[in-house]
Amino acid sequence: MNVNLKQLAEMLGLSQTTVSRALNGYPEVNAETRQRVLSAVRETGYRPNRAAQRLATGRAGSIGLVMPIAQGIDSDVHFGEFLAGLGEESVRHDFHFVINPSAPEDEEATFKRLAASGNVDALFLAYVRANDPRIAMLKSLSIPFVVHGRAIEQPADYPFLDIDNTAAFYDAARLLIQLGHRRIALINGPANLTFSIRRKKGMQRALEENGLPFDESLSQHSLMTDEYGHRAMQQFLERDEPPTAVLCSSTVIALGAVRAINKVGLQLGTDISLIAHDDVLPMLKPENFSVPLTTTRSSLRAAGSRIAARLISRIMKTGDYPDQELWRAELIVRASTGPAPKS
Amino acid sequence: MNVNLKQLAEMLGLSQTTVSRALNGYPEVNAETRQRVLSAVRETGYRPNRAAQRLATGRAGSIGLVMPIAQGIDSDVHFGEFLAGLGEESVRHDFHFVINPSAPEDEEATFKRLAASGNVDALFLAYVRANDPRIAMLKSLSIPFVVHGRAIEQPADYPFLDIDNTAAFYDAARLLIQLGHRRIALINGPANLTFSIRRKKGMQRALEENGLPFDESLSQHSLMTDEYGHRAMQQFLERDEPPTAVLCSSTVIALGAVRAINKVGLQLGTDISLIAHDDVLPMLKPENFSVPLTTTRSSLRAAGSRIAARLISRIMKTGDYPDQELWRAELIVRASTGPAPKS
DNA sequence: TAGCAAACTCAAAGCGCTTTGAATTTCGAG
DNA sequence: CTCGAAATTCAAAGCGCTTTGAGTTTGCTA
Repeated sequence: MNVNLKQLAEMLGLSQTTVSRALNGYPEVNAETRQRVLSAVRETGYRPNRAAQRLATGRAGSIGLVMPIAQGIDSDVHFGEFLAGLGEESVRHDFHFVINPSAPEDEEATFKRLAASGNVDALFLAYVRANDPRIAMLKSLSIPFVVHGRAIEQPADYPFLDIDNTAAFYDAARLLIQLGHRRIALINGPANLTFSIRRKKGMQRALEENGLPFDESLSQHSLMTDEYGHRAMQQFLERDEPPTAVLCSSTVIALGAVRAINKVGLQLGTDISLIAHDDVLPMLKPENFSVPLTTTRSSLRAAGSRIAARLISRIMKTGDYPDQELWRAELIVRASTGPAPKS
Repeated sequence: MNVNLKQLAEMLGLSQTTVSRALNGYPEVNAETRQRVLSAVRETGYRPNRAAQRLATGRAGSIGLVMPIAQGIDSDVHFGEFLAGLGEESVRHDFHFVINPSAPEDEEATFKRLAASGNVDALFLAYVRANDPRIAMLKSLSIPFVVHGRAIEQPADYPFLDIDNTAAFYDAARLLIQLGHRRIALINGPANLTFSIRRKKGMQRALEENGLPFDESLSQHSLMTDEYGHRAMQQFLERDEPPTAVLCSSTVIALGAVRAINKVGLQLGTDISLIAHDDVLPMLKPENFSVPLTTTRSSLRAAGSRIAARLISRIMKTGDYPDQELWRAELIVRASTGPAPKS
């Protein structure tokens, strides 16, 4: 039998007001009284009824999530990992989710409906596209939100958390160039997503700075799956002058790429170098590859957790996090990169 | 500005009671009145405040989900797909989730805490293990739940949704036997999960019935990843007498297995046959493999959706679904199976 | 020792819905 | 017509919490 506020207050010989205030950290409550309340809570196992809190405060205590279900989106692996982070943090604050699986064409409507329903007090957007209309829409919605990623060619005047994709792939490409590679291929994520665009730009910049051309035919966009990675790499390897190095936008893509490399009998790290972006998926660790992969690393789960923290802090008006964060990915060198082979 | 019940009732010149009843389908309300209410709802865009509903009814309107985060669990791909189904159905009834990422050793505690918190009114359990103590625990918790899968060697006296894994792999193995295969390998999921155990049993039964031995050394358990699939298949192919056919517990495993097969230059469907279980993952379709895969098919997303429907119906005490369901997987023959090669 | 601000505590009014128990209408039978 | 049952509708009491506005104490100052 769970106690409620009223009973707790009676037990303590206090009013509900005081107990409530003691629990919610209001200053106008005697330190000693607060201690009494706190220990009573511990004894009785009192847990405030969330529905009542929500009703009283007008806060829904939940975050709206639009889960992409399109085939073209790498919803599965990466989304799951991100969600774990989000969930981890949310549960700590007793926040709920409203998960809306939605096809891309319905997403805007889904967001609107969610916001209008009053059943969530924050929204979250991911898989940002080049000039994403959803961001403007979210801004107009007068409900807190955080974007995972950020748009291109739009003022970044909204809350976001992104990794510096440009820098990550700039660093990766530069390493390869320093190792003597001249023909570097890119197996990227979907062409319309901003992280793909930025990664390509980072690579281009590194090439330019070193007076090297960027060969469009050595750049492919694909879904973030093993299969597409394999296919893309295969095509690259069939060329007259195959690349001596390749950048992959995900370890999942790298999985397929490595497979294609092995198939033609090339030795990874010797005959051909590979750097992949590592989202730190527990199921696919770069160090577990038969030749451990050099990667640009940034944990997707950490990002999820951080976004939840920011969203919740915004809702509860507690603490303050920066409104915009750009995380730097670490470049971690393992065995899949080596000097360009003498040609 | 959203209207609330009170305002709506005033507009209609009715009491809140009547409007509420009209909306919730109570019989004692005049058909004509109900129509008036309904059209007023449409005009005003009235949406009941869920927090108030929850408080008044005592129902939390949300489902507790323990999300496995262990490395050993195929949380990612399969869980994501399942979740999409769950979300799809839940959102239709305006139900929330409480997602608790949790390591296996903490799962029981997590469930207990969830149930005790009163913030969820149903729980959901997946990744059932052989003699799973969590089921008994759930039964003791006096909160509705549905198990995805079912235990072994325990009375199945609890609500579950499972697929007939035994039958699926029995069917698959029998097909291979009919095609003349004698050495059939199995690349299964984790050894402690019930679906793995049943699939193995199904295969064993098919062999027995045809007077064939089951070769333990041709059976492997692994994580449901490409990598492990590849490794397992590779080992099988290195044997003196490699198998002429293989069953895979997931298309993800099959991905790796096919890779290993290609690597040694064998032709799938001719030199060696393969049947995989297909959870209908949008990112990995058996028909997209270079040699389309014969599969036992059962949609994970459909299962998620169904479980949500059952859970919600139980909570709302509407409609009635069977308490226990055993879905039959379909055996779909494609090009990856063929007659056993003459030896 | 009075007087007042500061420090605490409290009663009561919602938050928006469901639901109980009673009141009012409507209607067919007598 | 009249009356009781059936059909509708209603007022009001919660659900458990937060928060406003108003006490009550306490601690100093003068």
